[in-house]
Amino acid sequence: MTQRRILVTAALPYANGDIHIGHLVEYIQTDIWVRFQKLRGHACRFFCADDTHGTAIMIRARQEGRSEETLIADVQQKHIADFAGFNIEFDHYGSTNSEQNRKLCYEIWEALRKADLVVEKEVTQLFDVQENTFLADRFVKGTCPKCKAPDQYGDNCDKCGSTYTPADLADPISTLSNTTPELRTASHLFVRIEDLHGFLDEWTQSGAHLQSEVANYLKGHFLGDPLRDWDISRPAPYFGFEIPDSPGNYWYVWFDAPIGYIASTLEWCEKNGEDFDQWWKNPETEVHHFIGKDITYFHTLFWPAMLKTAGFNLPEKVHIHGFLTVDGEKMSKSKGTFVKASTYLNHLDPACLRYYYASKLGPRLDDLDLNLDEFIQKVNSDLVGKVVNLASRSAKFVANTGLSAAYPEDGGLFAHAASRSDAIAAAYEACDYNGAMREILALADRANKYVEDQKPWELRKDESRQAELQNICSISLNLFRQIVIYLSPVLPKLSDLTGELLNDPITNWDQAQTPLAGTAVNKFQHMFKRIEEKQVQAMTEEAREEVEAAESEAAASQWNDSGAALEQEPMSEECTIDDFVKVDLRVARIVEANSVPEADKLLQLTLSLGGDERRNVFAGIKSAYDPEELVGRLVICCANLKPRKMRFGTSEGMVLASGPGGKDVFLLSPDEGAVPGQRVH
RNA sequence: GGGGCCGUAGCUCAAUCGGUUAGAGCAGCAAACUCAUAAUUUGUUGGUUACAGGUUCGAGUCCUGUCGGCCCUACCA
Repeated sequence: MTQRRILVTAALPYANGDIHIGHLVEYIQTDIWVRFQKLRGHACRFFCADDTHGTAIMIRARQEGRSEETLIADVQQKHIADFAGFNIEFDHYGSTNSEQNRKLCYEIWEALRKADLVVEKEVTQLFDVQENTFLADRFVKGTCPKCKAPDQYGDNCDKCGSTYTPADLADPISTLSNTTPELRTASHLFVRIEDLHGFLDEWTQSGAHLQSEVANYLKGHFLGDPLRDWDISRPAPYFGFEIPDSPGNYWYVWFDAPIGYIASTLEWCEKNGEDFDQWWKNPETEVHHFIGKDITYFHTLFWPAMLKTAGFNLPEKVHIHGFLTVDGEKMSKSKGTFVKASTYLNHLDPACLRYYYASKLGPRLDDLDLNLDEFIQKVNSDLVGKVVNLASRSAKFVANTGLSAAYPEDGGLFAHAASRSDAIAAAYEACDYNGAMREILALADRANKYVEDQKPWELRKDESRQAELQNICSISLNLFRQIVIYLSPVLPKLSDLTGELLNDPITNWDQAQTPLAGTAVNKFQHMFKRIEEKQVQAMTEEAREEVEAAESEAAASQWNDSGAALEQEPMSEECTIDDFVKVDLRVARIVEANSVPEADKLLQLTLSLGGDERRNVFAGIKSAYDPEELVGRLVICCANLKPRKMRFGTSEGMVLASGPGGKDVFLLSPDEGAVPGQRVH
């Protein structure tokens, strides 16, 4: 087999949050593929980096009162630790905020300029004056201009479905600062990607660069029409790289992020004395990207266009996978299925998740479901029950004698498993890990049946048949080793332990072709721990608690409340303490609540102030509360208000509430422990 | 609103170009065995291929529609 030079990347995780089990689908998938290629003897290198630029990082750094650089350095350390914990082995893990990346961005940028693909256009956007930043649509909320529904996002209305721009909103509010943004115009730089339309038609539709469903998606959705110019710059302030020939403008994060793949390679080359051009400017080198389906667009249109223009290698293949669901649903914070990598590692062996994902992953972009019951059952049954069982049921019988001097007659079992090598390798190569796992587990089934038929436990009792026993165990252990070799891209730790047990490290795929004979066998010790249901429960429990803790922390830090309410209803004149004590506020219990049919806004409430003291009160809260939900609750009322005759009866007080009206009426409640009749001081 | 992908056994998935009686694994049920981490082995139940039409000698597969799920997008595409 000729040695291939293969450069592999996984998507760059954003430096704004922790790695969770959803991210890990991709990194595990990629790591398995890389380990497989290395095991096959190819020159394969795996590069990744943190994606560090953009508005979100800038805002978060501000909120946390530190520099972007400190923030992203912290997050990068966490990411690296999480990946290491899952045995995900990068050849280099960089950052998009590096000098190498800046340099490469400029190189590609110059190429785009040279090809005359860059144009300048005016873009008008809302601007948050307090936060000093332009606002993407999703950072603006306001009242729908058509149906007047409040609290709608900047691009469309949930209620009536109409679309508009954020500037059309009746009263736009920045979700960052809760202030009213203003309209500002800035000039942006665009890449005229339509010039490369012909190239993209060909690249996406021909060959095996993309999965067929992806090629269809692009053809139907983008390539049928002229491609729109790509807005590639953001005006200051923006955390990123300033565009050298356009001061005050920064490259949009999606420009410099994929270039991070190249920059990470360059950093590695500089560290290891490798020739960069061999990796990115040599058509013999295969570049493989692994990404999730959400970022298809960037990687299959703009990215090849950028690479093509700048003269870098085009991707040999973009491997696109689906999303993770847990127990059939999106990861849920409240159900504890939003599990961070570090939380998982507190309770479970990374190998379990690696194996489970492998057994589920196919070459297509279907979503992958982590069914927690199946996870426990499948990992235990396959890995402990079938695979490791082969070693644990035979190793101790040959611990003293070692393996038979010559590999014994096994009825063709080893040869059969050896002959499956190509099929299993083809499945790995095609990212059909699910198929590979099935194929491998079928070998384990055969091997277990062999042991069962040979009944070593009977031979053990017969002094005269010890040689036979040694042969059977030699066969069983060799079949086990063969299976572990095939599994080693998925289970590197098991692979290492097997190498130790049999005194022969697993380093190459083709070791599965030759059985070991006449070698010593070490004392068997557990290679894999069975998953206990309670470990999984403890993990989801911890995930739930983390989310709660994070939420209360977030709530506490979000005290940058808007001044809108105060503006709406300005402060009254000063009053004295004597004025204040004139108003007798009391805790009261609503003992009865009725709708007043003739009134649009009123509910009739009967309040108890304790004992026999009752008040009949009409409250203008009909639009916000149902009578049934009010009965029994405590409220605050003004108890010495002069009774007022109304059309429906006499109102003998007033319940206290805030809010502008309509749905937004909020009754005041005392804290736990207050009892009706108590005065509010 | 526009578009994409998907729907096969309780669960997770196969099924070549449209080709015979739709297959596996796990779970379930029954049994055997006891070396092994309550592991293993044998047997077995289970499907109107979401639904309704159509094309065809023949449809899980192709076409149309309906329902359901997931996702992308709506001038940052």
